[in-house]
Amino acid sequence: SGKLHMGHVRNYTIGDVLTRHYRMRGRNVLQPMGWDAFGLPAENAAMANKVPPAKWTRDNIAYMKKQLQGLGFALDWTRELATCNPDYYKWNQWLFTRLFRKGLAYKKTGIVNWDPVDQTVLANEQVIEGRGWRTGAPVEKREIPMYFFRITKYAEELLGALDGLNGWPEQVKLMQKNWIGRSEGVRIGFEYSLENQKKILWVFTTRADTLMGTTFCAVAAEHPIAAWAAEKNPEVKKFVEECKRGTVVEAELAQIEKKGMPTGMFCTHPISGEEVTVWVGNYVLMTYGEGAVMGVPAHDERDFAFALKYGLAIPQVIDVAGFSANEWQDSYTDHGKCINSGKYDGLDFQQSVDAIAADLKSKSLGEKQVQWRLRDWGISRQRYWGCPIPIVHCASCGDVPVPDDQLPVKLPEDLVPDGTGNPLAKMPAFYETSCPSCGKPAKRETDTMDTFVDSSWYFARFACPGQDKAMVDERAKYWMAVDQYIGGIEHAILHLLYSRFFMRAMRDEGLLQVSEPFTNLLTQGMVLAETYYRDTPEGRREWVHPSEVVLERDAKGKILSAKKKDGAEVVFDGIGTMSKSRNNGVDPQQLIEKYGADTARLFIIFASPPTHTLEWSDEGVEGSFRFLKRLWSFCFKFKSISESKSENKNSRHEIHAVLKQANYDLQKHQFNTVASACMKILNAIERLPAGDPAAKEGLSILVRLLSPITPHVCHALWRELGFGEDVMTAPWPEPDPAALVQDEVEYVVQVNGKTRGTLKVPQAAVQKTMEEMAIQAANKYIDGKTIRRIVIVPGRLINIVV
RNA sequence: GCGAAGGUGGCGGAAUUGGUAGACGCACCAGGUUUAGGUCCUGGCGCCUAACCGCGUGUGGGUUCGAGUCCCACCCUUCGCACCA
Repeated sequence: SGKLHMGHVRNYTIGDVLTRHYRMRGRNVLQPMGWDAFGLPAENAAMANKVPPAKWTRDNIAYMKKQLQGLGFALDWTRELATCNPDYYKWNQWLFTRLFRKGLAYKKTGIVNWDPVDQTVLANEQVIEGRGWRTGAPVEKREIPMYFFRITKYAEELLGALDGLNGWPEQVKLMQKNWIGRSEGVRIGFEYSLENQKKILWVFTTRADTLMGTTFCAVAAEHPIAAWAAEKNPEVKKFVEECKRGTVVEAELAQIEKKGMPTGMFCTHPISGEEVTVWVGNYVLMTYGEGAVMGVPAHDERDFAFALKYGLAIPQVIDVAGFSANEWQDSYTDHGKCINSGKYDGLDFQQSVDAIAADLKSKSLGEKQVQWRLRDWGISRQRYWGCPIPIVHCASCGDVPVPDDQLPVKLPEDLVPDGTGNPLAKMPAFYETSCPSCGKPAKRETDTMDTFVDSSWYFARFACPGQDKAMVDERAKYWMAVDQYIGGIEHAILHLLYSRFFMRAMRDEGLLQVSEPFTNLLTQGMVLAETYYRDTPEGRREWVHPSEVVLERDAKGKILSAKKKDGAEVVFDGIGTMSKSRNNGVDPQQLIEKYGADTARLFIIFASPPTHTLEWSDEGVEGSFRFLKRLWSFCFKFKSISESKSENKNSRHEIHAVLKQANYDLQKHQFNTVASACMKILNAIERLPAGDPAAKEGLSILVRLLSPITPHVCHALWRELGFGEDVMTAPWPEPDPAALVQDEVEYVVQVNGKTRGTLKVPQAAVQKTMEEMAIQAANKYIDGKTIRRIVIVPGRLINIVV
């Protein structure tokens, strides 16, 4: 993207802390780095600056590599890769041809956003309020041929294997489970006749028990019945076209007003034989199930709203104590016993579904079915800066995959896209070719692959640097799976699911032995910043950088007004991810230049636990800087003080107790409290009397504990203090059990759960002694009342209940 | 709209299993060092209060000797929703 942003610094610092910590514990840790370099940002920058994406990208890589090296990450640069290099993307293409031959990659039509002015396909991000971002023209939907990966073939496995991913956060597994979306239901057929031919309208439902409450069916705008009705009725045609014009984004689709129109078609209820009207509805998704639904207003939320709007009947078929359908404010969607359902009356959910499915089956009008929410992965992009899809279209042979000896299909690197059409499709030198199969003139595919393909297997490639004969080799066996993956929570579904699919596809090609790419997953929280904009007199929206904004707040800290430094009013648009488009990114470079890499690393680790969302503010950075300065000068002062012989057990206790907690926190990946622990140890050492030998031991612990976070300072101090040459080869510090033992334990004394003081109790004290001591200590608060009970929590507290 | 997570002082956050709420740091206040500012050092710092008491972890209710932590209802914020990656 150009420069490192705070999210990068956070991500790689977390990874580096883990890496250095495990290396000190003796593990062989591979920490690689590479560049996910294809994609839209490079094309946009290229258009803005009139520079080919290739040059822009490689310049950025050079700059960002310097930044990473400056931050001191312990990376193995001999394994560096970039997805835009032919020696990498060749293997995307090679695998694609394998999957294509197996039918795991295939062609069908897909729906895209079409900008009619620029004559180009737009990404969802480039559609703003239904209009093209550059032209402002209303965006249309278009159906075009595309290639898909058959990820649905692995749906069952991808779902089932989640249970075994013990190193993944529950949150992510749950999101993936819901995304894959297995649901058990019944496929139901409603017969209708079209031009004297008997046809069946198929719907899928998880609520077959409510079948007898069906008052209508609704089909998607893309459904054949909608097309038929549009041809007959200009009103329907208008409506269908309106539906097709709308958004392809599901989040928006789910929030638009539910509208529908009767198609004039009627079908037959498969059980009652009654006539059911068929509507076309803008809320029915062609991509899920059969592209048609049965409408049961009383027991489905959307159907209820739909029936109210169009005055359809709302017959109740599930028993609800004390209610009847015509009094309802809302649908009743819980399970219950069937009523008003003829022979199914009195059956519960499972019984009625079983009975209805059996009856439908005997009529060949339905059966039980498992339905998935997961759809196949469309990978075709009508864009330039990506991996070319290795297919040749031949008039006689059809779609022919490019043979291995002609791979890679190289992307020309000197193009500057202009935002119209697909650049490769305007380049005869690229697309004119001959058929690999019959040799006749043929046309090369000009679409490129979704960049998620590039990022679905790169980690395996890191294991095999220099390998130009294969996608991966034997070395992947040693390193794969990735023991610890670190990524933003925004990747919880797509990237992680695609990678899981790719590992299985590669496994089934005999390339890998593992099925899961990532054994342990740490989902890093997003780095957020405030966003501000103002609409200019010319009607453009200008995003104002937070550093340019002056705020006025009320006593409670609420924003009263926001102004640009030049006085112009700006609008506060909430807190969101740092992004170029909203101009709220914070460049870490200034931080690094002012304070140094170690302070930047310490600060970002100390600011919050890795998994937390982090609202950016550099207010506390001085504290991290101050701590490193204090540590540094203390160490140099310390060198000149001679050690006394007096051993003091108590002075060691605090340091070792803090170390014990820090090691536990490291295990939990709670690195912010590890940084706190380092500060606590320095505070403890500073309190020691001059010459106490615990100080030297404490410093040895502190420098090692801190070294994964601030390696440069710790490396220097380790040598300066004479502990050794290289702190990274030192053993990881462990607490001394002897130092952890204490003669007295401090107890909290409570009366009725309210804290009334503390009490030092000898380690060996018996229960009765403790009770007596506590009663005496809290005598004032007991105030002569009867003691009903005394609760003692060993090592913690004594609660006197009166 | 649906799915997932979060909400603790002025701020970032801490509090293995239900057991002293606010560790550590920022900001702020007072004092010291300094020609001054900065740096540095010492002390204070949830709210109310002279002090004790009391109140306090988004809101309302519940379980418990004891709730930030468990249960129910609600509010707000963030992430994802298949072409940003």
